[in-house]
Formats: sequence, C-alpha cells, structure tokens
Amino acid sequence: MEKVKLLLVEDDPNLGTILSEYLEAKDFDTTLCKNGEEGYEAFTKNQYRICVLDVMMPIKDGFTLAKEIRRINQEVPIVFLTAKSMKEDTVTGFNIGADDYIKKPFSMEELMLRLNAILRRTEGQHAESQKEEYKMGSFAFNKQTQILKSNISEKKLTSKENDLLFLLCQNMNNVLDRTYALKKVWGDDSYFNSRSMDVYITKLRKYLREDDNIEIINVHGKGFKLLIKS
Amino acid sequence: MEKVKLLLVEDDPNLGTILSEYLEAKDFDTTLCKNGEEGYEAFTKNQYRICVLDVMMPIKDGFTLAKEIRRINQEVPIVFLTAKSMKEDTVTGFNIGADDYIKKPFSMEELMLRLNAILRRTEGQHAESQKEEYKMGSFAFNKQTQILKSNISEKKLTSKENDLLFLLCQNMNNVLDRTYALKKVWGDDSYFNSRSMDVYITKLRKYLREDDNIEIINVHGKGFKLLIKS
DNA sequence: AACGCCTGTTAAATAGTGTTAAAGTAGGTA
DNA sequence: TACCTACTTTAACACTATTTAACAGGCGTT
Repeated sequence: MEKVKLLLVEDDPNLGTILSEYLEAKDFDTTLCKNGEEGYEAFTKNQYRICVLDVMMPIKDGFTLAKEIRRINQEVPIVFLTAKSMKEDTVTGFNIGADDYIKKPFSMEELMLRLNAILRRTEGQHAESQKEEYKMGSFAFNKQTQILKSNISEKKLTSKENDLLFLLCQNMNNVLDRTYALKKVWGDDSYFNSRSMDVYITKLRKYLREDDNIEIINVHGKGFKLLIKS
Repeated sequence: MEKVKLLLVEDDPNLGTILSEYLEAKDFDTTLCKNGEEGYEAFTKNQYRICVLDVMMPIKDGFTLAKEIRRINQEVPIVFLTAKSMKEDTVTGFNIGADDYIKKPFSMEELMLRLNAILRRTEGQHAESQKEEYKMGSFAFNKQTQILKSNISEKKLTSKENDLLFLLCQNMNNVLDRTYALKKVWGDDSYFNSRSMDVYITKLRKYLREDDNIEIINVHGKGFKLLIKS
C-alpha cells in the first residue's frame, strides 16, 4: 500500500515535530513546513493527498495559504488547526473550503480519526487509491465481480471467500491478523467463526494450488500471509 | 433550488426543537425524530441528503442507528452530536463511517458550517442518486415510465419489477440489503415475501441477460448486488 | 517427551437461494 | 355475471453457501 502524502504546516517547532513523527508512525508520508510560504513552495512542488494547516503562523497564515492552494487545486482536502476558538475564524475557514477544523488542544488520536474520515470519503475522487483488481502470479482477482481467474480457469467466489481473499490481498506478503480478519468478515472472533475461517482458508488454498508460486501460510498465533514467491 | 432533506435524531425535546427550527430557518427540510427507532423508520421511508444523530438516546442510540443506516446506504453523510467527549466514542463514530463529530456544547453556527462543508464536498456523489433514468451497460431504465430499454428490445416493467430494479440501481455496485428491499417493496420481510422477491430477482435477471456485463449477484445472508462489470 | 493450544481437512448439518410451475387475485371487457 | 388477461403469490424441488463437528496434526513451551 502506498503511503499517503500529507502536507503539515505548523510554526510551533515542538508541536510540528511531534505531529510529524506521529503521522509518520501512522504511515503518512509527511512534509513539515514551518510557515505559509514554505508550505506553498512545498505544495507547488509535490502532489499531496491532504493538507493540515495551522491558522496562526508568521509570514503567511493558514487561511492565506489555503486560499493560494485553492487557487491551484480545488480538490485537495484541507484541515485547519487553531488555538483560537473564535467564531469568525471558523467561518473564514469553512468559506475557503476547509474539510475540517480542529481546535487546539486536540488529541493525536482525534486528528488521525478526522484525517482518516476525510481520506475515506474523498478516496473516490482520488481514483487509484481503491484498486479493485489484484494480480498474484498467474491469477487476477477482482473484488467487485468476485472472480478469481487464471490462464486456465475462472472461479466465481462466494462472498465469504471473496472478503477473505480481499483482506489477504490487501496484506499481500504481510501477516493478516486473525482477529482483525474475523471481525471484518464474520463480525466477531468467536471460536466457531475462527473454525469457519480455517475452512475458508482451506478453500482458498485449493483454488490457488494451480500456481506453485502462491501460498497462504499460517503464522502461528498471529494469522495468515498470502505469499507470492516469484 | 430544492430544499436539502435532513434527518435530525435527538432525544432532548428542547434541543431538538431549537435545532430543528434553526435548520428550517436555514432552509433545510428537517425531520425531527426523538429516538433511534423513529429515526430508522423515517430513514427507510424517505431519501435524506444528510443525517444528524445524537449519540446518547434511549431505545436505540446514535451508533446503532448509524450502523443500520449504513447497511442500507453507504453514501449518505452522517454527523454525530455528543455530550461525551470520550475517545472511544469518537473512534466508534468514525469507524461506522461518520462524516463529522460535533461535541456539545456547540454553536448553531458551527453546526451549520460543518453541515455545509459536508454538503459541499459530497454534492457530486449525491447528484446521481436522485436521477430517474439509470444507465447500465446497454440498458436504460426509467423509473417513472417503468420501461427498461436496450439497443435491441424494450420491456415495460410491472410495478414490483420496477420497484425492485429501482432499489438495485440506487445501490448499483453495492449490496441492496434484503430486509430493506422487502420492507420497501413488499411492506414486510415475511418468509413468503422473501420467496416472492427471489422470483422477481429471477425475472430481472432474465431481462438483463442480454448484456453480459450486467449481473445481479447474491451476497449470501445480506442481499443482492447489481453489478456493472465493464 | 509431554502437554496445551492452535491449525488443517473432510464431511455432515443447517440455512439461504434459484427456478419453474401452478394457484390465487384483481381489473377490464363483452 | 362470466370471462379474459396480466400480475403476484405460493408451492415444490434442486442447488449453493456457510457453519458445526470430528478428528488428525503441528507448534511452542516446559
């Protein structure tokens, strides 16, 4: 999975660094700029998926920067951070076309959640992020049509098979956590659902047997890994 | 300009009324429900552009309601109102697919601004869900005239066929929840109505057979999905 | 090696779906 | 009224998806 490119503009070096590190840890490819001018420079030179702007900054404030960004890009989501909780700030922010507005102090977790919510609802416009066809060895798997096809055969998957294989593909060559998968596909991680999942793993293995380079391996006590060898 | 249909679910009668009046004044066509159950009823009977749900409510809380709404509609923006500012609440809310999360107390103005921000950024996706003529592959389906026409043929649908196909189109490439469809078309989800629906699915499949890229697939235990492959 | 827990596989049981045909229902027409 | 017609529901049976059960093995720890 590609990292999400994020532009963070924050003049307070402490907060900026902490946020930046936190976001990096959460798998964002983060650029930190310490004022609006730097931020604008960075924006013109890169393709960001989302921008997080502090409102009060020296040299060029967040609103001004947002206006400039909007002039060259009407789509990119913009989130403001501000210490001021005054109304006219809020108004100005949303009028520029902000996607969210977070008042300091906020928890990192809340920031993350709001960012993810925005990313989720804008991912459609951002076409490629939601790919529906996965290629593994001699197979092509389409999540939408629920079809797993190879050179030789074509298998229409059932919904459970489909959901499970999809999760495996999302974590291709990485461990798909057992509990996570159970919750995603079965709703909860009870004993019987766990046995069900094992049954489905067996089914998928059978389908994938056609290509020696593909294997679903178990990681004891953790989960499963869809392994592409070639 | 059409008024924006908004579903407001809030158990506190004072707050509910004030908000409702304020929103009406701001030109929203507002439905006020006082608990999750009423809210769900209202949602199934109308086409809302946006939902504003209080989290803590008797009978059925906002999160539960949101989950139920998401089962039948993955697109409609949902905003939570909450007095609690606890983290796990925020997490739950965003996981369900909330579009925003407003902590009480909030100013009416802030609510308005956030609503408008959400409406603005979702207006594109929404446009199509309101239309009356759906295009699928080589077919065009008009809900009003009850006619399904292709390059080759033209079929006048019966009302049940029409209603069901309409629901499928509204959820194109998404699962149409079985229970929801039964309630919408047949009034309740009894065993026999369910069998009836299966019969109608067969009929629709027969009509759509003309185009290989269109398929009504079953999602076991969930419902049906009108799939456009091309 | 011995134990407890986790996983793999197969088969049976259960629950959900697909299709066809026959039976019921309602509206229009002679 | 009696009949025709189109639509909808009920019934019956075949089939498919998912869960549960039973047993066989594997892994990691002591």
